[in-house]
Amino acid sequence: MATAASSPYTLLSSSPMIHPDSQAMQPASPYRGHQKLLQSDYLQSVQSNGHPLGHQWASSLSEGSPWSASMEQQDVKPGREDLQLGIIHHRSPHVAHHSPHHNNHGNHPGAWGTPVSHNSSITSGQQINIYSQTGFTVNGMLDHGGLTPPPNPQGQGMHPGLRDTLSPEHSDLGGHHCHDHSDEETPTSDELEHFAKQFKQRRIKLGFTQADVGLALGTLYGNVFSQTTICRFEALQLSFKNMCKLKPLLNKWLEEADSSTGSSSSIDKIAAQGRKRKKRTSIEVSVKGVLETHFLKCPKPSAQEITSLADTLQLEKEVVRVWFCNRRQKEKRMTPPGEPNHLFTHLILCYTGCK
DNA sequence: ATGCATGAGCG
DNA sequence: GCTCATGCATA
Repeated sequence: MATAASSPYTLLSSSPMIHPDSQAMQPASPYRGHQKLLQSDYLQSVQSNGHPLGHQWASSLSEGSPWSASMEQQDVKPGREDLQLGIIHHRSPHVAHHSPHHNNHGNHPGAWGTPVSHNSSITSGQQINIYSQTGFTVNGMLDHGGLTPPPNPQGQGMHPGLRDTLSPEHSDLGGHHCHDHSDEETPTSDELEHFAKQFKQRRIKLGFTQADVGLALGTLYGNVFSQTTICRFEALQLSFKNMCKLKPLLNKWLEEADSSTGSSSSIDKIAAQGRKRKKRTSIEVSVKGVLETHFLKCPKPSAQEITSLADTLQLEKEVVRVWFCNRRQKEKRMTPPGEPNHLFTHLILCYTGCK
């Protein structure tokens, strides 16, 4: 009985027991325009979402954020990032001649098409691989006490198969890209896509699970990631910026895993944190439908609207609020859930009359 | 694989 | 209260 009284959740916000390093690091770089936004990308991104649900309310909406078509809305937040990110975009992003797109929601200015053009001062003065010294890293990744990852069949050099290089500004568009794993430059969406694909492939080949990778990253770089994050990376379900941030780390991991196949050391597991978490609310399909409908009309309802909506749907206001937040966030992901369909269906109904 | 949730940082 | 990164819990 002496348990949670008023606040069942968030009892202890204990700090993660990971390294003193921060757990979040972001390149304080306002990545803006995309190097290449070709229609192919665009078409590929836009699609009717692939919700397994019979309902297709969601499909009408462009869940697929055309990240290839500029999805810049992120601003620089020099605050949480203190880690090392090799992402230095020293080249000016240029948005292709393609029109920045007509995004669906004409109402919010901060949507995908807002080229934020502030110069970023590269604040990260640290290097990415401070620990990447072999010998140190090795023990950080292999944790297969029972199964021995099969030696990789092919000793391929896994560079991101940057095959696009269409960026006019790129200097490496001759055919040879000299950067193998030095992901210091902002990768193009194509590169990311390719990398993610390769990464997954190799990861599986090496016998690691997404969770393994997440833990290994923690040991290697001090930043633990969950299976979820790795999964989303592979599925391109993270924001472009986030993808850029993780890519170097995963690339490092790949290299390490690749070179040290066989040797296995145990890695410590991260202890579960004691934070109480609210039980996941399961929203009924029908209710979701209503929410979707509202979302289409107004992605950013006011507090009052949320309240009334919550009231109508008999949901906690907070649940509704979070739902909208997550919905918006989903919109911004690189690849919408359900695979990029090349269906260039509807143009979405944008309705700017939402308050 | 993904839905709902948490929390930092920001305005 | 929002965005954004991230993850627990679950389908």
